[in-house]
Amino acid sequence: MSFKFEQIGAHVVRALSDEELAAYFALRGAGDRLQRAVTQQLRDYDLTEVQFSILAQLGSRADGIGMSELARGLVVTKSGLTYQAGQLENRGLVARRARKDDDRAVLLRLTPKGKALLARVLPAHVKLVRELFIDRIDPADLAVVRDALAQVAGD
Amino acid sequence: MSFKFEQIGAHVVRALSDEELAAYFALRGAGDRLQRAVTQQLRDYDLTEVQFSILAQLGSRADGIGMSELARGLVVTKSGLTYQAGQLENRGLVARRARKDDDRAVLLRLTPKGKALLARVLPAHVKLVRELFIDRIDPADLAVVRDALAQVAGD
DNA sequence: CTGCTATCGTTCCAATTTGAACGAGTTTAA
DNA sequence: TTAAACTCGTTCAAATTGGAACGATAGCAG
Repeated sequence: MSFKFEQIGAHVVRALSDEELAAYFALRGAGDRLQRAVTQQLRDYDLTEVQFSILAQLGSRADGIGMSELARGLVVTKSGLTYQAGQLENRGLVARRARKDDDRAVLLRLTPKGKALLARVLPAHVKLVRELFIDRIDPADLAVVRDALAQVAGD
Repeated sequence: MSFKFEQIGAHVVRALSDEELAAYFALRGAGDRLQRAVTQQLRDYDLTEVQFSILAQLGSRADGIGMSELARGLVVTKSGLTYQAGQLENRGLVARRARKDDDRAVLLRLTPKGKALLARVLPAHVKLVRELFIDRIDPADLAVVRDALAQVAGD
């Protein structure tokens, strides 16, 4: 267990202990690992991760989602979303529709074709998440992991 | 607690329970959160996350690292690394050197200037990781989280 | 109503990323 | 030794991304 100190300017920063460092690396590692696997799997469906995330979000909101709200939810800029929404629209997977109460806003929603594709992809995705994530964690520990990570994810 | 089943082709995939889903979202959320914060902080040093990762890796290996090995470790393609190594080289932060035993290989390593920059960035990075990750987890749970995520990250 | 400010989604451009193809050097096995 | 297969890092073109600027609309305060 190391407790190195690093003097920089007026600040003293306690270095991460071995366990803390290991936890940090594990988090990054787990994220990378999962992302790599998901990315590769999605290739079978000609989808990028961003595109899949868009479809998945839309899948749980039949009434559609505005571009800005969607961009905030996913980790993408608005312009990036505009681009990807265009890609998906060209493939007939999503559609833009105007909004009654706000003339600036655009609601993005799944087309039937988009729904169909999502219905095919989702099971494979769930299976992968199980194999790589859920099944590797002792069920007794899952709640602890969930709560801990939720703390990190939360505000 | 939901236990939906989805029939797709010949496969039956058990849907994720609420807790499993929450754990999955928490993992993604935590990763995104951390990445966003780190990216923003690194902007103060004119570094992208990839560039910082390169410097950090090189920091722990004074003898240098080959491009392919480095690309594998980080989650980047070889061509992406070639580009970023070029950027860092232009700024005098890293240097390429030939390798004795293999004429194809190139060893990337930190210059003194690169070491100096890393020494300035690292404490701030550690501080951020503490605030956003370590300090948000009950110390008693840290080992559980570490082990669980290590299982996910591992082969 | 009338500015003033905030938000919407898009466009444009520059930076980055990827994947395929490549020349060069290395390793393997006959 | 030699041919085939593999690995090295780079180059190139195409796809994607982020950020600033923009026109248009909403919301708010006076």
